[in-house]
Parts: sequence; C-alpha cells; structure tokens
Amino acid sequence: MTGNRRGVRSTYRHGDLRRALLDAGIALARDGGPDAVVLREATRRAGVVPNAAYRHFASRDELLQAVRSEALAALAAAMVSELRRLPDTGDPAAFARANLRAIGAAYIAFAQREPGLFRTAFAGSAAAAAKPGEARPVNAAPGPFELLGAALDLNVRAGTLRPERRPGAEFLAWSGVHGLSMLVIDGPLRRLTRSDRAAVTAALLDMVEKGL
Amino acid sequence: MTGNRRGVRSTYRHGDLRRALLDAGIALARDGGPDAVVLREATRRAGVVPNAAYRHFASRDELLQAVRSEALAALAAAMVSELRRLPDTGDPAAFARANLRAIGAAYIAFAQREPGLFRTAFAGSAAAAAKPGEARPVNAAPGPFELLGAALDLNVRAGTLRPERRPGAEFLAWSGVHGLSMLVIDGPLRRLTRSDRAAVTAALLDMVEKGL
DNA sequence: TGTACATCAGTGAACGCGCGTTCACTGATGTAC
DNA sequence: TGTACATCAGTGAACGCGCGTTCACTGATGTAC
Repeated sequence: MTGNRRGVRSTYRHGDLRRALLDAGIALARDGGPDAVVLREATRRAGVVPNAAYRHFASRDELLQAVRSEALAALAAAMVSELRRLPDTGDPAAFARANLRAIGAAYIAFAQREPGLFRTAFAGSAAAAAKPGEARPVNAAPGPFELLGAALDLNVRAGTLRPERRPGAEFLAWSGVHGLSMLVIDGPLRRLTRSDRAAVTAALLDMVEKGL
Repeated sequence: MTGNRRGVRSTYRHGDLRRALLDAGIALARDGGPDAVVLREATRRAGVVPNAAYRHFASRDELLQAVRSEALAALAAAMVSELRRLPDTGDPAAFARANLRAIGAAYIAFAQREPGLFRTAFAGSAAAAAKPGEARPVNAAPGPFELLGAALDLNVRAGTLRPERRPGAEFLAWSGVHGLSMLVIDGPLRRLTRSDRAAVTAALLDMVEKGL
C-alpha cells in the first residue's frame, strides 16, 4: 500500500497508514536528515490528507522519534550482520578483538552508506538510544550502544581488555568511531576513495584498540 | 550601538550594522545552534527593518557562514589561550605532549562551554575550516585544525610521535576529541560533574596519545 | 565657509511559501442481535 | 444469513505563523565646486 496516491487507493481506509507514514519518514530522513522529516510531506507520499497523520502520531515530533528509533535499529542490524560474518577461529583473544573492530567498522560503514539516517539517529541527542542505565523494554533488540558494550565485555573475558579499563570504555570507543564518521560524512574526509577510507578506518580502530 | 531599538537609535544610519547583525547572529547561534540563526531575528535585535540586512549580507546563508567562521575563530582562540598557559619546563618531549593535550582539552572544554557555537561551527560540514589543502588567506589566523596539525608536528620534532604515523594523524586525533565532545554536549555524558568530565577527557586524551 | 549634488544605508510595504495543527464531517468496517 | 448500529480512520477546509526575499522609496552623509 505504501506510496499510494489518493484516488489510486482502492479502499477508503488506508490499510496501514502508520507504517506508510513511517516508511515515508524514513525515506525523507534517508536523503535529507532529521530536518527533512516533514509531516505534510510524509502524508503526501502516503497519499493521504495532512491531518490524517494525527490518527497515528500525536505530533510531528512523535513521527520523528519513531523514525529515529528505526534508524537506530537499522544501525544495530548492520552491526549484528557484520558480527555474524566473523569466523570463529577458536582463538578467543583474536575473536574478541575482531568483534570490537567489526562493531566499529559497521558503525562507520553505516554512517557512510546512510548519512541521512545516521544523522537522524544521532541528531540533537547524540546516541539517543545510547543512554546507559535506562531501562529497555524486555525483548527489545539491543541497540548500537549495547552491542558495543557486549563487545567490550567479551574482550574483558578474553583477556584483551584489562578489567579496570572497562568502566567507561564504551564512551572512549564510541567517541573515536563517531568522530571519524562525522569526518567521513561531511568533513574533510568526504571524498576519500573506498580503499583510503578503509585505511583510515583501520588506523582509527588500531588507535582505539591500542589506546584502550 | 549594538542592540539598539529603532527609534532609540540617534542617527538615521546605524553605524555598524554589519557588526551588529553578526553579533546578533552569534548570540542566536550561542543559544540555539545554527538553525537559530534567523535573519529576521538578527535584524530585530539590531533594531532595524528586516531587509536592511541585505545591505551587508547577500542572503541568510551568507550571514550564517559569517557566524560560523566567527565560531571557529573563537574555538581557535580558546585553544591558543590554553597553549599559552603551558609552562615550558625545558623538557621538549613533555612539552610537545602537553601541547597536544592542551589542544584536545581546549576543544572539549569549548564544546561544553559553548555548545551552540560549537554546533554552529561544525554543522552540516564537520570541520568546515578544517579542510586541508585549502588555501588560507595570508595573515589569517590559524584555525582549529591547523593548530592541531602544528601540535602534531611539534610531537614529531620532539620524538614523541613517529614520523611515519604523522600523515593523517590529525584525523584520528580529531575524531576522538570531536566524538567525545558530542557525547558531552547532548549525549549520555551530558550530566557529568565537572570532575567526572575531566576524568573522561583525560582518559580519552590518554587513548589518543597511546594509540597514535 | 557655503551650497548643490551624488551616494547608498536604512525604510515601508508587500509577496508567496510551506509548515504544524485544529475543527467538524463522512463513510467503510466490524459487531450484536 | 440479514439488518441496525457504533466505531473511528481518513476527509475537507481553514488557521496563524514566521520565514526569506523583492520592490520602490527617503533622507543622512561626504564630496566637489
């Protein structure tokens, strides 16, 4: 049903307008960042009159938050899929280190591949889902920050991160990776070739690994 | 003259409207970030009719760019003033390291002290002034990125940074420091106490120093 | 020192725009009998 | 299986808002004679 124009729609009811608005919002965020998530435009794309949105979202901001959380979920999914590709060589230390690097690499790759969604995920409140100590609904999938934490824990268990350095380590790792993402998205590193980007990413991950 | 209301102004001419608009723009950016730099509001604050701005700026965007460059200059000034406070103990290695740390600490402190200006400086184009390889007008003061580069060069000369690691080092250092700034501005590290913040900043600078 | 004049900084009024949001409505759908 | 009715998702029309920007103007200032 997504993308139907009014009149093209066969039924008077939409079917799943909430989903359609969310998808439209995601598309808008994808190529314009958070400011591009405009309620009226989302309804236009869903083939519906502007105020129809209020049956599903209390305000433009609520739509934006929903889009934001989808963006965070997409980032987390990218991380998980990167983790899945890691072969378990039987060397726990190497595996733990590879885990951490995979998390970082997936983060940077996502920022580059989906800059709009990336900016939406972290706009205004960097790492919105990253708030530690905030209760997470049971059964909710782990967010990017939690995946990072898990990778760090794994390194402690594998002996590749000294336990006394564990507290707060996610902030240090996140800082490096997020900062590089910014440079790559629209900073001086914007026009890097694929291989140059891989090199600077590797260098950053080295720095974090050694520095932790 | 800055801040005069119309009618209060004694002369028909303003005096220095360009400066007044710029100051108003800076004030707006200071407590609202780049989006808060609204041309009409700047003219209101300068006590002048909206279109008067067009004698001094071709568009709202041109005003924003001017504000941005002032924000970058303020950051650079904060760095320089931090550098000036460093005692030269006669130990070149220690001095070089202290230089680099001072740059990083000043960056993070500025982000925390002036989040609006910080976000304005780097909005849309992270490290706008940081573009390497771009000609800089003669006699222009060095920007934040150039100060960082100079600190790294100093470390190479002092033997505290291996020359082969120098290329691209600014991107790694900048990543860590910028990422932490984001976390501190409006991420999960927002509510840190002064001393906790100092601790995490120190830890990050350790990581960068060791990792480079 | 005094006058005529050109310059151009700021005025006054208006534009079109797209936005978020509110109101009273209508008609398709599912449910109870 | 058929009918009456309540629900509530989407309609239609309108609001006020503040924005950036354009136009033709006016009057203070500095300069040339």
